[in-house]
Amino acid sequence: MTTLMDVAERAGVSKSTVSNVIRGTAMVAEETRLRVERAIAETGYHPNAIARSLKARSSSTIGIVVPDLTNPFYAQLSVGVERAANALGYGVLTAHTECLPTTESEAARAWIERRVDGVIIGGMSLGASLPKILLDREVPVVLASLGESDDPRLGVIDHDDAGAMEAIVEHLYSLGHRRLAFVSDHLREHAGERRYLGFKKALKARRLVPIAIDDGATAIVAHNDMQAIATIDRLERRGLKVPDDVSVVGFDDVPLAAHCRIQLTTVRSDAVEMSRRAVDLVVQAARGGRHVSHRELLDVSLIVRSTTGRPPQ
Amino acid sequence: MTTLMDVAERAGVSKSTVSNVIRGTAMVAEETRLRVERAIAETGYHPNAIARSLKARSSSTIGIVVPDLTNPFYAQLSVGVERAANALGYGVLTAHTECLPTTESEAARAWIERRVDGVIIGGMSLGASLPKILLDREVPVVLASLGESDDPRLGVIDHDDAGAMEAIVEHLYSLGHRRLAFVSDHLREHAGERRYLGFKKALKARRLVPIAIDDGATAIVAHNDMQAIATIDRLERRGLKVPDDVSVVGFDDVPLAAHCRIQLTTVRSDAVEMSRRAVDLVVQAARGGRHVSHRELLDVSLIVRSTTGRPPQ
DNA sequence: CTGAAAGCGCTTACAG
DNA sequence: CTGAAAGCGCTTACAG
Repeated sequence: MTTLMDVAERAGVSKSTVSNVIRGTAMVAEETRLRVERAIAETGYHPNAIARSLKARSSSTIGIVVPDLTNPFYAQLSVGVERAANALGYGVLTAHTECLPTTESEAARAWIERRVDGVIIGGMSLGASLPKILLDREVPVVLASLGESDDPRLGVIDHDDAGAMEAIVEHLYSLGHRRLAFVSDHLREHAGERRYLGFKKALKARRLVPIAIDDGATAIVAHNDMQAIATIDRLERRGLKVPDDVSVVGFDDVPLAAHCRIQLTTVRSDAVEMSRRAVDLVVQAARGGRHVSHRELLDVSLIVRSTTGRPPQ
Repeated sequence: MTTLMDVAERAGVSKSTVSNVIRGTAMVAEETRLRVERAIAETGYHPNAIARSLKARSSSTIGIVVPDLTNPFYAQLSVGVERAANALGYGVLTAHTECLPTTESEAARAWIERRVDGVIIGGMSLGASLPKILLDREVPVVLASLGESDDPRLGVIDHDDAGAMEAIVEHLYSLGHRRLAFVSDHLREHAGERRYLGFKKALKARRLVPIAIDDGATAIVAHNDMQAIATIDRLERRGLKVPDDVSVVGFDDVPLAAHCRIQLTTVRSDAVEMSRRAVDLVVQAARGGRHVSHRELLDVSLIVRSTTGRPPQ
């Protein structure tokens, strides 16, 4: 690998001067600059980001934790984060934790050693220690799509889950459903809990309570689209028909939800916008040397398709 | 951030000694070791991986390029790579290129600057310069799931595409199909090309040639499951029935393929095994300071479900 | 406008 | 068994 020094020797100048032309920050004589640029081109020199990071005490990388990349919502979140981060000159280190506490702490340790500048959490176990570990070391953290938190140092960017649940329940209620169940994702108890709370609240406003899924529910609200799609599979393999026997609602509006064989009624969330905002927040905080401490709710809208209908007589 | 020096001062020893106990590689007196360990615990010290990397001239990270994370096959590949890499102490830097040449070169530049120890390519544009750029800088590269290459320095780990296509065509042929078409993914021309070649060869052995998809094909072979599922959508929106009017075959056996509303006939590939092998190869090569130069084919098997049947009369 | 020097936080012979 | 010193490849005041 060629180094700054190699370029300097070739151009017959000092390391400082080469550094100055590369970063374009100090005054360099036109003629010197040209000589250095030629030397760079001839040697195919690329600055060593590691050395730069050491000096800068900043790795220019952020971490992201996603519970399950196989869920298109997280896939989109992940792609969005990577794009937004790259655009700002940051790399992203991913951890697929499946909300396993040990994997979470492993990731935290690796990230601390690698001195990530910030972390975006797309999902974690209930009561995870991950955020605190990071925050205590002055690493800014934002929770994407997983609700609020008691720690004021945390940034939060989320969907309006309560509003979404109200819209879903209203839709179902007006179709005549009175026996509603909720399927939650064992993986992500954190946010699952939140949507369930919104669901219960919306039911309560109508003097209803959630019932168990096998207890004659005529409508099932799932924590997300992939859960909803899996629920349809489970139901129909048992001989029930969706929506004739049971209505099913998802959350996220993943691309597949619009497929003609699925036609899932769901709530549209914007993973790309969410990731853009999350990266923005975390990078701003990192640059400012502070925590994020900012809370933001993204709008969300109900998309009615063909997995919801009137309850059977 | 506390440094080695802080720990050394606290323990009343030199930096060298602290380094020695941390790496456990040199002889250290029991009593000294205890003192140092206590100091580490008290300060919550974590070694700075950046400084270590600079010294070691190795970043302990690998890059992976995935065209489209929304495709569960790539999602699984990506998860697999990350897990396998983490287990070996490597971090992974992801690039979602969508097979865009400019994004590919951007990723190459970023990776070179960050001095990745190796790169795994899950998809790239046809004739991409990415591999050569990396190889020329002594970065080992393995192509996962995208066929061979003319560059002998490249590692290759792939499915037996030709064998798979032969099995698919045989299945369709024996059902009575004679008018077969292939849908290719514009994103991944590289591997798309390869499977298409295998498809053509299998047809040729039966004295058939591929026909255009809208030219009365009774069976459509897709480059992958997501393509197949999208094809079913397109067909059925036009009023055609799968498999009654047209049979459809995928490739990968993503989880969704088994869904009761999809029941896709497909070929099972093992993304996890593939990623494990790819990481292994690239890490071995990196440690040995050489290129991968190894080619390997993974077995694959046909899974017949309900999107294939006899052609209409 | 240019260069010598110090320093980022480690590791690694080497001397003692 | 322990520590002083050099060095990984940069950046950044600072002197000239």
